[in-house]
Amino acid sequence: MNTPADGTAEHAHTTAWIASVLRTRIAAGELTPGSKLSEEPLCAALGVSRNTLRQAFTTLVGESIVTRIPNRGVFVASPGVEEVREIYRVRRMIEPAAVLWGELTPQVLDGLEAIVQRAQQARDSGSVPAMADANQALHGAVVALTGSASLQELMDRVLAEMRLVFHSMASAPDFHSHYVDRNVTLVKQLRAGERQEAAEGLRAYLDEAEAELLVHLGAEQDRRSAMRQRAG
Amino acid sequence: MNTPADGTAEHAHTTAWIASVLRTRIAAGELTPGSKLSEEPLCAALGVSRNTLRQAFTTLVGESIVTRIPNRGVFVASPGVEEVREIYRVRRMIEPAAVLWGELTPQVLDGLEAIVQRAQQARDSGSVPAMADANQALHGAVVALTGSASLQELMDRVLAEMRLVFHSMASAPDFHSHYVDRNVTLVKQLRAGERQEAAEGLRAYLDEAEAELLVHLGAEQDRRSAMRQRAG
DNA sequence: GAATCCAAGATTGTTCAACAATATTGACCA
DNA sequence: TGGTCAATATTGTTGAACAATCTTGGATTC
Repeated sequence: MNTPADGTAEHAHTTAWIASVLRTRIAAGELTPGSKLSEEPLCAALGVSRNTLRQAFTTLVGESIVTRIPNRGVFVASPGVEEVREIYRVRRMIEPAAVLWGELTPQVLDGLEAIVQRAQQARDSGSVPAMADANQALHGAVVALTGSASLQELMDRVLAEMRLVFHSMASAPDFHSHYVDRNVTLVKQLRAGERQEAAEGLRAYLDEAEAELLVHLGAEQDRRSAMRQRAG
Repeated sequence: MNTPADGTAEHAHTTAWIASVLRTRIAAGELTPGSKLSEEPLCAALGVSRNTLRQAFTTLVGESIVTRIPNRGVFVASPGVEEVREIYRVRRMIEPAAVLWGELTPQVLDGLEAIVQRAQQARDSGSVPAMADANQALHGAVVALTGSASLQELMDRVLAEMRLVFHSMASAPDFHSHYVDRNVTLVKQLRAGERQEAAEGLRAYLDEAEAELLVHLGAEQDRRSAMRQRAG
């Protein structure tokens, strides 16, 4: 195997490694939603053959991080209104379920509280990305209460798709700050053992977040179609 | 492309087609859990190249229908005790969640009742496979209440893994018959709008089913290790 | 006779080059 | 300006090749 351009050492499973590289780049916003991933340039850039790259593509398609259109190529997934609805359909089921029936040990509760504090600190210091990270971490930790790797994986995929949604919005307004307090009360309710109330509050929270996100997304799409009209 | 041995016509996307062929054969029990899927024989049998077959493998690995061991090959997944536990961790979350918060239209309820009746008829006529199918269909339909394609997909994967579990048990005893009645009451409760009770009953049902399945599976593993000892 | 070690053979992981099938582009024409 | 069609580019699939790894069989040693 030729060593790639950036000099990274060889890896046992090139396919999995390539997939993770692309995954990371997309999550970081380096590859923006909707952009095309042409095979030949990418092969050259990554120093692998077309076959291995294509194999990596199929795993990413399976994770719905990337969309493949037959004979047209693969593109970074760009979630729209319907995808956001699906995301919240999933979250409205598994997050409250985790709250109702998950295993709540003192250690886990401590972990949740630590995450919430991180979010509060990020809000106080005005760091929006850190706040977004902490919020996502909290909801991931909630799903972890289920103890199920499959549900955790599904939730990870959903959160990755959420990041894509945020990346596709040019103006990332202060979407997270007014949800920090709700997360605080959520964890407090869990600490108090009020699962029923926590689940209901969480469902209401998710309803609101979805509605707000859909408004932003609709405005964004309007903006784009306007630009397209102006440009085309 | 050479036409495959069985004469099936060409397809637009060979990779996806090969994956679905293998998926079907595994679900049908034609390829038993644990058996190795060697590349060269399969290529010849399916009439595709190694590269396409390997690409199909990666998608099946993503669906955890098949396990890949580096430099050793891919094998039909053979779920054990831990996998069964994980299956029921998932089911205990998403099925009751669907019951609690899913959308219950009269049409959907009619559909559920039709499936339950199918199960009852299968039990009366003594057809175990038909009964198993109906039971699986019912629980799939329950998850469909969520309206989420992702959750439906996850449930489909879980049910496929369940089939693998049954396939790996030499003696498939009457595992399903005494659960038909519980499904009847579940649908009755849904019709009456008693979601809370339905969800709790469902969770109890899943607990029992898991315990019973684990007993069978443990016995099966004991039997196998005994055979291995006798043979080796 | 049983255990260990090693080399030959077989299988998988990856790459390369080629061709067929399909999509995109741009020129040409009405 | 708008539409049609050929030239071009990209993707989908194949076959062969090679390196890396695993497996198998036999030879050696105790």
